[in-house]
Amino acid sequence: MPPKQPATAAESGASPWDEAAERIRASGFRWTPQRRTLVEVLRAREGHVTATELIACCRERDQTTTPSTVYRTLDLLEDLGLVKHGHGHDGHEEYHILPQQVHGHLYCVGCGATWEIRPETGAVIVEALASQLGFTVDLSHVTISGRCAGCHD
Amino acid sequence: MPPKQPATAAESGASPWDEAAERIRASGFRWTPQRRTLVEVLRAREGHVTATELIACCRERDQTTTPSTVYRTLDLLEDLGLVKHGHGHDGHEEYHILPQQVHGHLYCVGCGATWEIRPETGAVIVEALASQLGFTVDLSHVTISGRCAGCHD
DNA sequence: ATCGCTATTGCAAAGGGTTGCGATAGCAGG
DNA sequence: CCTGCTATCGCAACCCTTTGCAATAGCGAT
Repeated sequence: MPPKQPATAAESGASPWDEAAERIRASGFRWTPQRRTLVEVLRAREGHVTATELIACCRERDQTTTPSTVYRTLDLLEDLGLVKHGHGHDGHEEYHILPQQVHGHLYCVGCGATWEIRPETGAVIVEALASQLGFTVDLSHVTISGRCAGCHD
Repeated sequence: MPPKQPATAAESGASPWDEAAERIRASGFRWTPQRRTLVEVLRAREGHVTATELIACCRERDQTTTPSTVYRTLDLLEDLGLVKHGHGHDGHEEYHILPQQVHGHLYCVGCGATWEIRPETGAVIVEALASQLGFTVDLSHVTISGRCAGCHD
């Protein structure tokens, strides 16, 4: 009996990246080797990556990779919703890969660790700004600094 | 009858900047013309400033101002608590002048405006991270992005 | 007033990120 | 398969910020 349906996209091997080429072309853009390289790199990773890391990974696959092209392709992928950019604690670019659940980040100035803000916790923050100011927060863009439980002076 | 006591530091003309030179020297650092220039610029402003603006203002008073010196002096002033740095929505450096009450910032991606997060609102956020994760937030370092009440699609 | 110690400066270079522009190359159509 | 339109590329230049280093100059002591 062959498997009817894969339980999840991950198990089936199918991923949003498979559609990337199609979606790009469907939007009137072109499917180029440079974009292919970046998509392959992104497909192999998850979570967060800095732009610098991505450029390095692309260069492993293609020595001729240029930063400007990577940044421009990332902008395009962001328009398609495949990545989302934000700023780390030091202000550098950071990309969320396949942002299924929006989440923010915490950075501990004591130990340098980072955590994702859990949905429940994020909700409280979003809620507070929404009800008090009518402001709709995009938590994912930001890294909040502070000290974690283990680093209090 | 001479005035007994000024009602506030602001009315008396006294300001934390008056002590800047003293405090710098008391800490074993030197009071240089370059530092004097930056302190004068900061004394004349309030709220937030970008590093680039500060450099421009310093150069108005002293054509020979160098960026690296301004950045280094800002670091020093931050150690003394006279300014506090953070990152704007685009990741660029921003300085809070005389941070008496710690506050974060909101940036609207719709209209580009920024607001300070009021203490009550900030408290909710700080509280949420503290009670749920034991994380002590430094709100002042961050600019949170989103859409304000007037910019909802 | 001079001396010496060393904090500070200015420069130059480097890294991250963005942008304008001429040359290249997708891709739709013939 | 060839052609042409134009999206995309790679380059060079620029802005912001940081850092190493040699030269300068505070400032406390003589």
